[in-house]
Amino acid sequence: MSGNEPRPDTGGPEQPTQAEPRPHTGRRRNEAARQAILDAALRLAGAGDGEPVTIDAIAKAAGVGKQTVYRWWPSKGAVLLDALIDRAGQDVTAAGGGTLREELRSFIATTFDAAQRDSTAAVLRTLLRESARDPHLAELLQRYTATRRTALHELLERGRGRGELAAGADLDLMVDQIYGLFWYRFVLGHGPLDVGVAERLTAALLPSPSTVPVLPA
Amino acid sequence: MSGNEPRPDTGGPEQPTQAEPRPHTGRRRNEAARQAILDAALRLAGAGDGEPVTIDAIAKAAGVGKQTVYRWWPSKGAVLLDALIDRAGQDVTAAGGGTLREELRSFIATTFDAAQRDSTAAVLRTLLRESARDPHLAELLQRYTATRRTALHELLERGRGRGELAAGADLDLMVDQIYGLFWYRFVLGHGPLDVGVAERLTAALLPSPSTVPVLPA
Amino acid sequence: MSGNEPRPDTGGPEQPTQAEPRPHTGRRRNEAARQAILDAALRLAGAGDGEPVTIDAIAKAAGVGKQTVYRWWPSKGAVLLDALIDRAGQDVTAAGGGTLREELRSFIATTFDAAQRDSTAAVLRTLLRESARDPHLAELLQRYTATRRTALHELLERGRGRGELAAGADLDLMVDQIYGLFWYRFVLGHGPLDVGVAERLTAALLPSPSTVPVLPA
Amino acid sequence: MSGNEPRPDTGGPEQPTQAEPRPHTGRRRNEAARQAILDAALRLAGAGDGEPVTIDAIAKAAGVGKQTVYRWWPSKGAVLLDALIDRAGQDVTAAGGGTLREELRSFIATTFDAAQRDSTAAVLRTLLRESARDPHLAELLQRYTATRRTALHELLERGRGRGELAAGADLDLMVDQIYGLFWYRFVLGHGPLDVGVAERLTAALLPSPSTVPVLPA
DNA sequence: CAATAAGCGAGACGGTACGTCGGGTCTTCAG
DNA sequence: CTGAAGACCCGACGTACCGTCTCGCTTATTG
Repeated sequence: MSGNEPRPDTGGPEQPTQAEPRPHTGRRRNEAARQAILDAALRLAGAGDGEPVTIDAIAKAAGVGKQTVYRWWPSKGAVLLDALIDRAGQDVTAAGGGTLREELRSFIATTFDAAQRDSTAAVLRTLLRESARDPHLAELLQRYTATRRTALHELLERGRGRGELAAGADLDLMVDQIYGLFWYRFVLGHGPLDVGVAERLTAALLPSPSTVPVLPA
Repeated sequence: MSGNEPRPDTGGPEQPTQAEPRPHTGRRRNEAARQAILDAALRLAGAGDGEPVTIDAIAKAAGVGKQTVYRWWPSKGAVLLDALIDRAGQDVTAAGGGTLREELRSFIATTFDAAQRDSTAAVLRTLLRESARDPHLAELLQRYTATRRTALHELLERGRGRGELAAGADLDLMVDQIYGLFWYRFVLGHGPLDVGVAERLTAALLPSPSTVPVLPA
Repeated sequence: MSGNEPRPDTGGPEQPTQAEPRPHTGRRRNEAARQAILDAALRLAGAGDGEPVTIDAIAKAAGVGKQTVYRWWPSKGAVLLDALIDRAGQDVTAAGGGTLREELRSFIATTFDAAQRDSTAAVLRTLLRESARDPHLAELLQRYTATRRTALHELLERGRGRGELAAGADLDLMVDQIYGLFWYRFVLGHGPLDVGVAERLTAALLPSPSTVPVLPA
Repeated sequence: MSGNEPRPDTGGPEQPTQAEPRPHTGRRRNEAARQAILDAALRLAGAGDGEPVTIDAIAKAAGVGKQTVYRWWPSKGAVLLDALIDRAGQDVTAAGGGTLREELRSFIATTFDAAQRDSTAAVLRTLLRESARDPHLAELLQRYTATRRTALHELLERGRGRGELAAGADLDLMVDQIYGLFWYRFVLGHGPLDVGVAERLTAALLPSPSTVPVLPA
C-alpha cells in the first residue's frame, strides 16, 4: 500500500496505515499511545470501506497491544466516541448573537454540515453500529447526545427569554424534532441534509410572524 | 410481504420452548418450518432479556436446521424483519375517515403505542442492532421504513387534498419530523412516546386555525 | 490424465460433464440411470483433482436424484466399488498355463500395471479414502480383496499341486506379502510398482534352487 | 486475579473426562494446553467406540477453545499423529544386540504387538480415516512411516554389514514386504498379526541355510 | 382401457462438523 | 512498572454433506 514514513514522535497524528515503534514511557500513561489509538480509531472508522473496525484492528493500526486499549477504554465504541469528541466535538458550538431564527438556522445548518463531512459521517455511523451491540457505548452516546440537546435547548431558551418564542412552547419537543429529523435522515439517507432543509425546518418550527402570529403581541 | 394463511391445525401457535417434529413436504418449501422460524425469531427477540438472538438459537428453538434458515433468508435480521412485518405490520394501518388532525394524531399515537409494546420494542431494537452489522438488512429496513413514510405521506396528502393543509406544505419534512422524533426517542429513550407527546406533536405540525391562520381562506 | 474411451452406446450416450434427459422406464429399474451413475462416479473419482466426490456431486453429474442413488446403493463407496468392478474388474484374471514362476510374475506384474492406470488408481484411492469413513464400504472392499486373494491363493495352490512349491509353504503369508507390498506402495507411493519389482518380488518368494544359498558360507 | 489452584506439576497425565481450568501463560505457548489436547485426542481416538473424533470434541474434552487447536495443528489428524508419536512412538525402537534373525523377529513381533494394543490400534485406524480426507495429514503420515521404514532398513543393513545377508539383497523390497503385510492385515483384518506370523515372516525373508531347499529335489 | 404401482428428477429438510472471526482476559517480557 | 505482544477460552458465524423425506411426473403392468 503506502510507504511507511517514520511518524517521528507522534506529535504527528498521521499513521499511514500501520504503526511503528514508539518509545515506552515507563510507569506513566503513554500519551503518544493514547493519541495513536484515537487516531487509528478515527482513521479506520472513517475509512468508509465498511470494515468492521475491530479492536484488534485498531490496536494493530495504532501499534499497540489490545490490553492497552482495554486498560483505558471500556469498549471499542468508547474509543470511537472519545476520538470523535476530541477531534470533532467543537464544531457545532454555535456562537450566539442574532435573532433566534438566525441562531437556530445556523445551528441546524452547522449540525447538518458537520455530519456531512465524510470522515465524521463514517465515524458517526460506526458509532451507531457499535452502540447497537454495546450497551456501554449506548449509554455514552446517550450522554453525548444529551449534551447536544442541552446546547440546543439553551439556545431556544435564550430565544424564549428574549420573547421570540411563546412562553408555552414545548422546547423538548422542538429539540427532538430537530435532532430526530437529523438522525433519521442521517441514518437512512433517504432525504437531504442541506441548507435548504435547515431553512425549511427552521421555518416550520418558527412560523414567521407576518404569516403566523404565533408570538404574543 | 406474503399473505399469511392461518396455519389452521397445530392449534397452539405457541411452541413452549422447544419444537416437535413436523412433517416433511418434499421438494416444496415447508410452510410450517417457515412459521416456526418466524415464531422462534419473534419469541427470542421479544424475550427482552437482551440475549443476542443467534441464528443457531433461532434454528434450535424452531427445531430447524440452520441451513433451512439460510436457505430462505439472507441474514438473521431479514428473519426478524419478516417476522415483524408478518406479525405486527398491520397495526398502524391508519384507518381513515376523520379530519386530518384526528387522523394524524391517531396515526402517531398508534405508531408510538405499537412500538411501546414490549415484544415489538425488543424486536425493533434487535433489528436496529443487526442492521448495524448487516448492510443487507439495513437496506431491507430502509425499504420497510419507506413504506411507513409513504403511508404517512399519503395521509397528509389526502388532508391537503381536502384543504386542511397549505398547498405549499413540505410534506416530506413533516413526515420526517414525525418519524424522526419517533425513532430518536425510541432509540435513545430520553423522552416519552405517549399519547400526550402525540398530541403535542400533532399540534405543533398542524397549528390550530384559531391561533394560526395557516390555511388560506 | 486418462483418455476417454468411447463407452460405445450405453443407450444413454455421452454425458460431457453434465447429463441430459433420459426416458423414464416406469416401474422397473432404469438401467440407463444405473449406467449414468456408475459413469459419473468413475469420472469424478478418477478426475484426480482431489475433489471430495460427494453423493450430491455424483447425482448431479449423472443427472439423477439423490434418492435414485440411495435406492440402489447403501453408500457412496458402494457405488464406486460397483463401478470399479463393472469397469475394471476383469483385468487381472491371470490366465494360467506356464510354470508357477511365470504365472506368478505375470499375475503380479498385471496387478501392478492395472493399478497404475490413472483412472483406476484414482478410483482405488478414493475407495480407500471412503472405506475409512464408511464401515459398509469397508466390508465390501474387504470382500472384494478377498476374491483377489483367493485368486492368487489358487494360483499358488496349483503350483504347489504341480510340485513347484514346498508342501509346507505358507500360502496365506505369501499372498499377503504380495498384496501387502502392493497396497503399501500404492497408497504411500514411496516406491515403484513396475515390472522390475514384480520380478524381484517373485524371485524373493520363489528362490531359485541354484541360487538358494543366500547366506554366505 | 491469577489465584488458580496449584496443580503444580501436572504429573498426572489423566484428565478423567473433562478438564479443569489451567493457568494462562501469557504470550508464550501454553504447554499444559498442548498436553491436554494430545491427551484428549488420544483418549477419544483410542476409545474404540468408533466415534468420529471431532475437533470440537477434542477441544471440549481438553477444555480448550477450538482456535487453540487450529493455531498449532493444521488438521485433526496432525493432532492425532503428534499424539501418537509423542506417546507411542518409542515402542518399537528395536534394541539391537543379537543375530539379524533374532533382531528382525523381535522388531516385527514388537511392531505387531504395539499395533494390537487397543488404544494404539484405534488411533492408527482413526489416523488412516483422517488421512483419507486430509492431504496434509497424508503427507505427515507418509513422513512418519518413512521413519519407521528407515529404522527397519538400518536394522537390515547392520545385519548385512555383519554378513548375515547377501550383499545383493533388496532391502527396500524386504522392508516393504514386512510393513506391507503389516498394514494390509491391520487394515483389512483378515489374518492374524501375532508372534507366529512374525516368526514365519522372518523365516520367509531369511531362509535358514539348512532348511533352504524349499523346492523338492 | 383405466387403475395401479413403482421408478424417477428434484430439492427441502433436520443434523453434525467444519474452519474462521472477533471479544475480552490473561501472562510474559522488553525497555 | 508500563506497554507490546499475543495465546487463551468462548461462542457465533456461514458452508458443506449427510441421509431422509415428499412431491409431481412418467410409464409398465394389472384388472
